[in-house]
Amino acid sequence: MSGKLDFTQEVQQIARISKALSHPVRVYILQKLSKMDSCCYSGDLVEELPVGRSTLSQHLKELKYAGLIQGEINPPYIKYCINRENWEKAKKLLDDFLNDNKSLNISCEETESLIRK
Amino acid sequence: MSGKLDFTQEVQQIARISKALSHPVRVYILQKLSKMDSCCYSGDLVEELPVGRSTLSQHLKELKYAGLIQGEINPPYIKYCINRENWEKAKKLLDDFLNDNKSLNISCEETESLIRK
DNA sequence: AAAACATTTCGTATATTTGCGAAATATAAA
DNA sequence: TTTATATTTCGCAAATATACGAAATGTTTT
Repeated sequence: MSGKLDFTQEVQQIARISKALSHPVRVYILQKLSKMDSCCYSGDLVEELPVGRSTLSQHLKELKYAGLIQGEINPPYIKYCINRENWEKAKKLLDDFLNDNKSLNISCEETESLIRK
Repeated sequence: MSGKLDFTQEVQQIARISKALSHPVRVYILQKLSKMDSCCYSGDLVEELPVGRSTLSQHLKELKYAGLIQGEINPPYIKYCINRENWEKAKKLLDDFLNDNKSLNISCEETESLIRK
Protein backbone atom coordinates (compact mmCIF):
# COMPACT_ATOMS: atom_id res chain seq x y z
CA MET A 1 0.00 0.00 0.00
CA SER A 2 2.99 2.28 0.32
CA GLY A 3 4.31 4.18 -2.66
CA LYS A 4 7.69 2.52 -2.32
CA LEU A 5 9.07 1.09 -5.51
CA ASP A 6 10.93 -2.11 -5.97
CA PHE A 7 14.05 -1.58 -7.99
CA THR A 8 13.89 -2.76 -11.56
CA GLN A 9 16.13 -5.59 -12.72
CA GLU A 10 18.03 -3.04 -14.75
CA VAL A 11 18.78 -0.83 -11.77
CA GLN A 12 19.88 -3.79 -9.70
CA GLN A 13 22.12 -5.13 -12.45
CA ILE A 14 23.76 -1.77 -12.99
CA ALA A 15 24.48 -1.54 -9.28
CA ARG A 16 25.89 -5.08 -9.24
CA ILE A 17 28.19 -4.49 -12.19
CA SER A 18 29.30 -1.16 -10.80
CA LYS A 19 30.15 -2.82 -7.54
CA ALA A 20 32.39 -5.24 -9.41
CA LEU A 21 34.14 -2.20 -10.93
CA SER A 22 34.41 -0.30 -7.67
CA HIS A 23 37.92 -1.31 -6.71
CA PRO A 24 41.12 -0.24 -8.52
CA VAL A 25 42.52 -3.78 -8.51
CA ARG A 26 39.46 -5.07 -10.30
CA VAL A 27 39.35 -2.19 -12.77
CA TYR A 28 43.00 -2.80 -13.55
CA ILE A 29 42.44 -6.49 -14.14
CA LEU A 30 39.46 -5.93 -16.41
CA GLN A 31 41.24 -3.19 -18.33
CA LYS A 32 44.23 -5.40 -18.87
CA LEU A 33 42.28 -8.49 -19.86
CA SER A 34 39.95 -6.64 -22.19
CA LYS A 35 42.77 -4.72 -23.86
CA MET A 36 45.24 -7.56 -24.13
CA ASP A 37 42.73 -9.86 -25.70
CA SER A 38 44.60 -12.69 -24.08
CA CYS A 39 44.74 -14.45 -20.77
CA CYS A 40 46.72 -13.85 -17.67
CA TYR A 41 48.03 -15.99 -14.91
CA SER A 42 47.23 -14.97 -11.39
CA GLY A 43 50.98 -15.09 -10.79
CA ASP A 44 51.62 -12.50 -13.50
CA LEU A 45 49.04 -10.15 -12.04
CA VAL A 46 50.33 -10.39 -8.50
CA GLU A 47 53.70 -9.13 -9.69
CA GLU A 48 52.13 -5.90 -10.92
CA LEU A 49 49.58 -5.27 -8.25
CA PRO A 50 50.05 -3.92 -4.74
CA VAL A 51 48.20 -6.76 -3.02
CA GLY A 52 49.12 -10.21 -1.85
CA ARG A 53 48.24 -13.47 -3.54
CA SER A 54 45.30 -14.36 -1.38
CA THR A 55 43.82 -10.89 -1.74
CA LEU A 56 44.21 -11.00 -5.50
CA SER A 57 42.52 -14.38 -5.47
CA GLN A 58 39.53 -12.84 -3.73
CA HIS A 59 39.26 -10.07 -6.32
CA LEU A 60 39.43 -12.63 -9.10
CA LYS A 61 36.74 -14.63 -7.38
CA GLU A 62 34.49 -11.59 -7.23
CA LEU A 63 34.97 -10.85 -10.91
CA LYS A 64 34.29 -14.48 -11.68
CA TYR A 65 31.17 -14.41 -9.53
CA ALA A 66 30.02 -11.28 -11.34
CA GLY A 67 30.53 -13.23 -14.56
CA LEU A 68 32.98 -10.75 -16.04
CA ILE A 69 35.96 -13.08 -16.25
CA GLN A 70 36.52 -16.79 -16.53
CA GLY A 71 39.41 -19.02 -15.65
CA GLU A 72 40.80 -21.73 -17.85
CA ILE A 73 42.63 -24.39 -15.93
CA ASN A 74 46.04 -25.10 -17.37
CA PRO A 75 47.77 -26.96 -14.56
CA PRO A 76 49.42 -25.92 -12.46
CA TYR A 77 48.32 -22.50 -13.68
CA ILE A 78 44.94 -20.92 -14.15
CA LYS A 79 44.63 -18.55 -17.07
CA TYR A 80 42.08 -15.80 -16.63
CA CYS A 81 40.35 -14.06 -19.46
CA ILE A 82 37.39 -11.82 -20.10
CA ASN A 83 34.01 -13.47 -20.40
CA ARG A 84 33.20 -11.76 -23.68
CA GLU A 85 29.53 -12.54 -23.65
CA ASN A 86 28.87 -11.08 -20.23
CA TRP A 87 31.33 -8.26 -20.79
CA GLU A 88 29.30 -7.18 -23.80
CA LYS A 89 26.11 -7.36 -21.78
CA ALA A 90 27.64 -5.30 -19.01
CA LYS A 91 28.82 -2.73 -21.53
CA LYS A 92 25.38 -2.45 -23.03
CA LEU A 93 23.71 -2.04 -19.67
CA LEU A 94 26.07 0.72 -18.60
CA ASP A 95 26.07 2.38 -22.01
CA ASP A 96 22.29 2.57 -22.00
CA PHE A 97 22.26 3.87 -18.48
CA LEU A 98 24.85 6.53 -19.20
CA ASN A 99 23.46 7.68 -22.52
CA ASP A 100 19.72 7.43 -22.15
CA ASN A 101 19.12 11.00 -21.17
CA LYS A 102 15.94 12.59 -22.42
CA SER A 103 17.78 15.77 -23.26
CA LEU A 104 20.91 17.58 -22.37
CA ASN A 105 19.40 20.97 -21.67
CA ILE A 106 20.38 22.47 -18.43
CA SER A 107 17.12 23.20 -16.73
CA CYS A 108 18.48 23.56 -13.26
CA GLU A 109 19.76 27.05 -12.87
CA GLU A 110 23.31 26.94 -11.67
CA THR A 111 23.42 29.59 -9.06
CA GLU A 112 25.89 30.65 -6.46
CA SER A 113 23.76 28.92 -3.90
CA LEU A 114 24.84 25.49 -5.03
CA ILE A 115 25.85 23.35 -2.16
CA ARG A 116 29.56 22.79 -2.04
CA LYS A 117 31.05 20.48 0.47
CA MET B 1 62.52 -1.63 -6.50
CA SER B 2 59.49 -3.90 -6.62
CA GLY B 3 57.54 -4.36 -9.82
CA LYS B 4 54.36 -3.14 -8.18
CA LEU B 5 52.48 -0.52 -10.11
CA ASP B 6 50.69 2.48 -8.78
CA PHE B 7 47.24 2.75 -10.22
CA THR B 8 46.79 5.36 -12.91
CA GLN B 9 44.50 8.31 -12.29
CA GLU B 10 42.15 6.81 -14.85
CA VAL B 11 41.88 3.50 -13.04
CA GLN B 12 41.30 5.22 -9.72
CA GLN B 13 38.65 7.51 -11.15
CA ILE B 14 36.79 4.66 -12.79
CA ALA B 15 36.76 2.82 -9.49
CA ARG B 16 35.54 5.93 -7.68
CA ILE B 17 32.71 6.56 -10.11
CA SER B 18 31.73 2.90 -10.11
CA LYS B 19 31.57 2.97 -6.35
CA ALA B 20 29.12 5.85 -6.53
CA LEU B 21 27.00 3.69 -8.86
CA SER B 22 27.26 0.56 -6.76
CA HIS B 23 24.03 0.91 -4.82
CA PRO B 24 20.51 0.62 -6.29
CA VAL B 25 19.29 3.73 -4.50
CA ARG B 26 22.03 5.81 -6.08
CA VAL B 27 21.56 4.27 -9.52
CA TYR B 28 17.85 5.01 -9.28
CA ILE B 29 18.46 8.62 -8.31
CA LEU B 30 20.95 9.21 -11.11
CA GLN B 31 18.73 7.50 -13.65
CA LYS B 32 15.80 9.61 -12.63
CA LEU B 33 17.67 12.89 -12.52
CA SER B 34 19.46 12.33 -15.82
CA LYS B 35 16.31 11.21 -17.60
CA MET B 36 13.94 13.77 -16.16
CA ASP B 37 16.24 16.61 -16.99
CA SER B 38 14.83 18.36 -14.00
CA CYS B 39 15.33 18.55 -10.31
CA CYS B 40 13.94 16.59 -7.45
CA TYR B 41 13.25 17.24 -3.84
CA SER B 42 14.61 14.84 -1.32
CA GLY B 43 11.05 14.56 -0.06
CA ASP B 44 9.81 13.39 -3.46
CA LEU B 45 12.49 10.74 -3.65
CA VAL B 46 11.89 9.38 -0.20
CA GLU B 47 8.30 8.62 -1.18
CA GLU B 48 9.47 6.31 -3.94
CA LEU B 49 12.45 4.68 -2.32
CA PRO B 50 12.58 1.91 0.26
CA VAL B 51 14.81 3.80 2.67
CA GLY B 52 14.26 6.38 5.36
CA ARG B 53 14.95 10.08 5.13
CA SER B 54 18.27 10.07 6.87
CA THR B 55 19.51 7.16 4.79
CA LEU B 56 18.46 8.88 1.59
CA SER B 57 20.27 11.96 2.76
CA GLN B 58 23.46 9.95 3.09
CA HIS B 59 23.16 8.58 -0.43
CA LEU B 60 22.59 12.07 -1.77
CA LYS B 61 25.63 13.24 0.12
CA GLU B 62 27.74 10.54 -1.47
CA LEU B 63 26.56 11.43 -4.95
CA LYS B 64 27.26 15.08 -4.18
CA TYR B 65 30.71 14.20 -2.89
CA ALA B 66 31.38 12.20 -6.04
CA GLY B 67 30.39 15.33 -7.96
CA LEU B 68 27.59 13.65 -9.88
CA ILE B 69 24.74 15.71 -8.52
CA GLN B 70 24.28 19.14 -7.05
CA GLY B 71 21.70 20.66 -4.80
CA GLU B 72 20.09 23.99 -5.30
CA ILE B 73 18.78 25.50 -2.12
CA ASN B 74 15.21 26.64 -2.47
CA PRO B 75 14.08 27.05 1.13
CA PRO B 76 12.81 25.14 2.84
CA TYR B 77 13.49 22.62 0.08
CA ILE B 78 16.64 21.53 -1.65
CA LYS B 79 16.30 20.66 -5.30
CA TYR B 80 18.75 18.08 -6.56
CA CYS B 81 19.88 17.81 -10.13
CA ILE B 82 22.57 16.18 -12.21
CA ASN B 83 25.90 17.94 -12.36
CA ARG B 84 26.00 17.87 -16.15
CA GLU B 85 29.68 18.72 -16.45
CA ASN B 86 30.86 15.92 -14.20
CA TRP B 87 28.23 13.54 -15.48
CA GLU B 88 29.63 13.97 -18.98
CA LYS B 89 33.14 13.39 -17.69
CA ALA B 90 32.06 10.26 -15.87
CA LYS B 91 30.32 9.00 -19.00
CA LYS B 92 33.41 9.55 -21.08
CA LEU B 93 35.66 7.79 -18.58
CA LEU B 94 33.42 4.75 -18.40
CA ASP B 95 32.73 4.72 -22.13
CA ASP B 96 36.44 4.71 -22.88
CA PHE B 97 37.05 2.02 -20.34
CA LEU B 98 34.27 -0.15 -21.66
CA ASN B 99 34.98 0.27 -25.34
CA ASP B 100 38.74 0.50 -25.60
CA ASN B 101 39.35 -3.15 -26.39
CA LYS B 102 42.16 -3.90 -28.78
CA SER B 103 40.06 -6.48 -30.55
CA LEU B 104 37.09 -8.65 -29.93
CA ASN B 105 38.57 -11.97 -31.05
CA ILE B 106 38.15 -14.73 -28.61
CA SER B 107 41.64 -16.02 -28.04
CA CYS B 108 40.89 -17.88 -24.87
CA GLU B 109 39.55 -21.27 -25.78
CA GLU B 110 36.28 -21.82 -24.01
CA THR B 111 36.52 -25.35 -22.78
CA GLU B 112 34.49 -27.47 -20.45
CA SER B 113 37.16 -26.93 -17.86
CA LEU B 114 36.09 -23.37 -17.20
CA ILE B 115 35.80 -22.70 -13.56
CA ARG B 116 32.22 -22.43 -12.46
CA LYS B 117 31.31 -21.50 -8.98
C1' DA C 1 7.41 34.16 19.35
C1' DA C 2 5.71 29.62 18.52
C1' DA C 3 4.55 25.84 15.56
C1' DA C 4 5.24 23.39 11.36
C1' DC C 5 8.08 21.69 7.74
C1' DA C 6 12.25 19.82 4.97
C1' DT C 7 16.42 18.25 5.47
C1' DT C 8 20.81 17.02 7.60
C1' DT C 9 23.82 15.47 11.28
C1' DC C 10 24.75 12.47 15.14
C1' DG C 11 25.07 8.23 17.58
C1' DT C 12 24.75 3.61 17.11
C1' DA C 13 24.13 -1.17 15.37
C1' DT C 14 24.97 -4.46 11.90
C1' DA C 15 26.78 -6.19 7.57
C1' DT C 16 30.08 -6.16 4.05
C1' DT C 17 34.64 -5.39 2.17
C1' DT C 18 39.43 -5.54 2.15
C1' DG C 19 43.65 -7.35 3.49
C1' DC C 20 47.00 -10.63 5.33
C1' DG C 21 49.46 -14.99 6.55
C1' DA C 22 48.97 -19.84 7.37
C1' DA C 23 47.12 -23.97 5.92
C1' DA C 24 44.95 -26.70 2.28
C1' DT C 25 44.64 -28.42 -2.54
C1' DA C 26 46.28 -30.12 -6.62
C1' DT C 27 49.67 -30.78 -10.22
C1' DA C 28 54.50 -31.16 -12.07
C1' DA C 29 59.23 -32.16 -11.46
C1' DA C 30 63.03 -34.52 -9.16
C1' DT D 1 57.56 -40.68 -3.19
C1' DT D 2 59.27 -36.42 -1.91
C1' DT D 3 59.73 -31.66 -3.20
C1' DA D 4 58.55 -27.56 -5.56
C1' DT D 5 55.07 -24.60 -7.68
C1' DA D 6 50.49 -22.13 -8.42
C1' DT D 7 46.51 -21.02 -6.52
C1' DT D 8 42.67 -21.06 -3.31
C1' DT D 9 40.42 -21.38 1.14
C1' DC D 10 40.33 -20.35 6.02
C1' DG D 11 40.50 -17.54 10.07
C1' DC D 12 41.01 -13.31 11.60
C1' DA D 13 41.43 -8.07 12.13
C1' DA D 14 40.52 -3.53 10.59
C1' DA D 15 38.07 -0.42 7.74
C1' DT D 16 34.05 0.94 5.29
C1' DA D 17 29.12 0.91 4.04
C1' DT D 18 24.32 0.77 5.14
C1' DA D 19 20.42 1.71 7.88
C1' DC D 20 17.65 3.74 11.50
C1' DG D 21 15.65 7.05 14.91
C1' DA D 22 16.47 11.06 17.64
C1' DA D 23 18.16 15.48 17.83
C1' DA D 24 19.77 19.62 15.44
C1' DT D 25 19.44 23.25 11.78
C1' DG D 26 17.27 26.59 9.34
C1' DT D 27 13.09 28.52 7.00
C1' DT D 28 8.28 29.64 6.55
C1' DT D 29 3.79 30.19 8.38
C1' DT D 30 0.71 31.26 12.02
